[in-house]
Amino acid sequence: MTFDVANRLFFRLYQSSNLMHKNGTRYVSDFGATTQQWAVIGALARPIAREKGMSVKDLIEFLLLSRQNLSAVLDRLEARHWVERVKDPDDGRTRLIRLTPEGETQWAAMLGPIQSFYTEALKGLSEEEQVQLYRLLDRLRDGLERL
Amino acid sequence: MTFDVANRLFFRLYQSSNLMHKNGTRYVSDFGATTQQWAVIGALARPIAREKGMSVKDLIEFLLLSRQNLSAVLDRLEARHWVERVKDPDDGRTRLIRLTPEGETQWAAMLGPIQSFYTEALKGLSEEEQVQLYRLLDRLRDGLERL
DNA sequence: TTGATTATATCAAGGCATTGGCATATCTTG
DNA sequence: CAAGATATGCCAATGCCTTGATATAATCAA
Repeated sequence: MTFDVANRLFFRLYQSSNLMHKNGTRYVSDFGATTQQWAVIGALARPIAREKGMSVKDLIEFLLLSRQNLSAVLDRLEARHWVERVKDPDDGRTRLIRLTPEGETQWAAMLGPIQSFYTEALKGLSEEEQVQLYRLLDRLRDGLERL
Repeated sequence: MTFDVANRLFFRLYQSSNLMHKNGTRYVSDFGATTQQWAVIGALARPIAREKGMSVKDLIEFLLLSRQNLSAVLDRLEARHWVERVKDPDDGRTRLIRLTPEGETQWAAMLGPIQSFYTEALKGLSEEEQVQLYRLLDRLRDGLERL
């Protein structure tokens, strides 16, 4: 492992992440949303999650953030009636987080700007390079998770 | 551009960045530091910056964050006497940010844990893949910057 | 049933990140 | 010299992120 290479790698990650949040949030600011909320809603909008919803625990493991942090994001989304917390009939301890009809509508409307963001941001990378990048990020995430 | 590929890419970026900050900060927590402070100090510790220091403007452009945010990070570092703000003799408006001797000492001591963090986190990636990854991140950052 | 575990919620403190606006000092330009 | 641009600092509001501690309810196991 070369220090310099690793240093550049994590520094680029730092820069890219900051820019993703800053500019990504601009793309969905008409909805009063942020990139983090977009990540949560995106998770809940997946076919698998849309049926039953996702427990807080599942969301935490999926998004890789703390319970207290997710809770705050969910509070803001709940206040806007985009998501709801319902009791899991199979386990009284669990709360299932689900998109409300309003949330589904907002998500559908956000897909346009999100698509634009993706297209603009990835202009410099071919489809093949994009796949390469997300696979490398997959392995980086796995490495970081094991720490 | 495939929506799904882009979506995975940015989601991995989000996850990796969160993990980098969470676990990276653990590696330097003995010093009471964070990954962001480590980024700032790392920038100031470069040979180019060590001579004259860096202006706030330069640091902002290098780290890609807002003036107000950087200012707060610098305030915390200054309070611990790791950095100092000195007037630029060539331009009275400019403040040059420099590592203090104390800051240099701390940085030197942090290099061990940082090296460990890099090694552990990048275990799953070959040197070649690490280079590939940081180059792709370079292009991603450039794309994000132009938005 | 009692006791331990699990899932969630809440409170608190601290740090990082953004935007927007206002103020001050300095340099540059006309 | 006056006007405009530049560099920085400060205030405020908002949201995201962490750790740590405490509390409550429900499930599971001895």
